[in-house]
Amino acid sequence: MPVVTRYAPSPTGALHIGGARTALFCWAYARHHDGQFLLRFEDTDRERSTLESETVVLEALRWLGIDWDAVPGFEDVPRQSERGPRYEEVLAKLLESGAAYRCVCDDARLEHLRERARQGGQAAVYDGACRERGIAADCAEPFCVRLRIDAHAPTRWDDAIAGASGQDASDLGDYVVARTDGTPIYHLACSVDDHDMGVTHVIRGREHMSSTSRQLPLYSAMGWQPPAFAHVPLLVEASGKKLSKRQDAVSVQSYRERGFSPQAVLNFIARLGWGHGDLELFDREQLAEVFEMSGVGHSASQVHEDKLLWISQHWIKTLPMDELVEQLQPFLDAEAGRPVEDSAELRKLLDLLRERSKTWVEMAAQAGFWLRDEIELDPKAARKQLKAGIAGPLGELRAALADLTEWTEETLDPTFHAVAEKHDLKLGKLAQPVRVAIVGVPQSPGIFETLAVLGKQRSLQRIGAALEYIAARDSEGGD
RNA sequence: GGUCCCAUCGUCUAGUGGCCUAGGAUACCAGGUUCUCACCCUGGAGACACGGGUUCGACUCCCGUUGGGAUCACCA
Repeated sequence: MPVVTRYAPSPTGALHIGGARTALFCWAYARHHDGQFLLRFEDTDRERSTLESETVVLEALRWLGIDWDAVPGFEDVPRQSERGPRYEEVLAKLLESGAAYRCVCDDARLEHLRERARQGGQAAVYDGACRERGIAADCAEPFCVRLRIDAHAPTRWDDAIAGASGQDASDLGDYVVARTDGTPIYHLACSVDDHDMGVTHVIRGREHMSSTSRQLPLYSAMGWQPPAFAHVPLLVEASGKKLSKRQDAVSVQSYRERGFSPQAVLNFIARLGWGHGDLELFDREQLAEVFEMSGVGHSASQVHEDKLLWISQHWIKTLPMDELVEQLQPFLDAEAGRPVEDSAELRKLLDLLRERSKTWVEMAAQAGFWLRDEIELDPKAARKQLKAGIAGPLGELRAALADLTEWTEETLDPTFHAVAEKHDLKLGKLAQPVRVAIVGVPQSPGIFETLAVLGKQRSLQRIGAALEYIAARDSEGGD
């Protein structure tokens, strides 16, 4: 039987990396087995579900490169809100067979029940008061529908990650499957959907563990073969707390905005709670190739971004230039304050910067000296490197550079060395002031490469400006 | 409170009843390389939560303790 997995988010906000990771595992498992990966929106919570959120979730998945298959019979990603009739149908069958029954217990009684159970140190489960009352559909009182969970109901399963799982049926109680208004509760909708969509492997977060105990009897009541279950351990914050608080900071969108490539984010989240020997760096396809459920760990993982930064740098270093430019473009535009045109020169610069950037944001910032015509000197660096003593050699260097007819690393190099030697300076003593002059800060790619890519005119102009800076400072008495 | 789950370097993880005084990665520190930064290279420090068992032998199995977490809705 071909593998079918699904990711079924509630469209109530951004897709955070915990959800993205679950989706990724579902995707990888399906792809590994040449199966199908489906999507569905669990939007039965009408209050919180929004269309906008659906778009955000889909966009995040797309960005990560997690592609999904179409669900037969649906043009779009299925929504639970559109499947009401089907749930009613199942509900009717459940009622008819006696697997479910109508319950007229009101909130007050239920609350009382819970309180008493808690006081007595017992599990707060429904006492089954309406179980044998045979309440009919034409009952005058408002009623909900509960699933009958007998002592022998199947509530245990062999989890693909957690192993033997489940709890006693007696700890569950007859839970509600349909509200007073007739709408289905999650467990019903979810089970029916998974069954109808032909899902063979439900891979979901650990927080759904007890849902499974409840859903299994439902499958049994309908005479359906339940899917295999795999519950993925949670992701927690660096503080060890649940991942929901700073949700915006850990949303896929946030990582995107902070300048991480989808490759890096995917690589990073896959390694959170999953491992394959010593494999650290891999792309989507490689992941699908080696992904096994047995590689998923049993304990929660903390989201520390140290490793993400390293992974991100790796991808920036190795991405094909075309893709690099494509991903970097928005950050470049933002840095420049205008649309930046692609060019051979730009690409030369980016090749120099890609070795020393951990994010697109960082890379764009480092490109700032090239993107702008005017630069600002970092005060501290200027004070340190642009001192009176260097004015002479720097002036001479500028003159020598001005005489160059060819402006390449090969012509720049000997020019520098000649001036440095003449003044008995180490290359660094000359290179650093020049670096600060043309870049503004004391770090950049190699000085010759940087000059070459900046161009003769702008380089000479900036060195000239630096000389003026020194002169101005000198006349003020310097420090 | 009931039920259930988890526990290896700061972090992500590998691992097996003896080959592990525990491997990789990252982060950190120190060197090297270099015109700076980064990359890269070399080295360093750093963990089996605790206590009982079982066993010839446990990080690995069992029990308890502690710590963390999930869930117990007419939310999903």
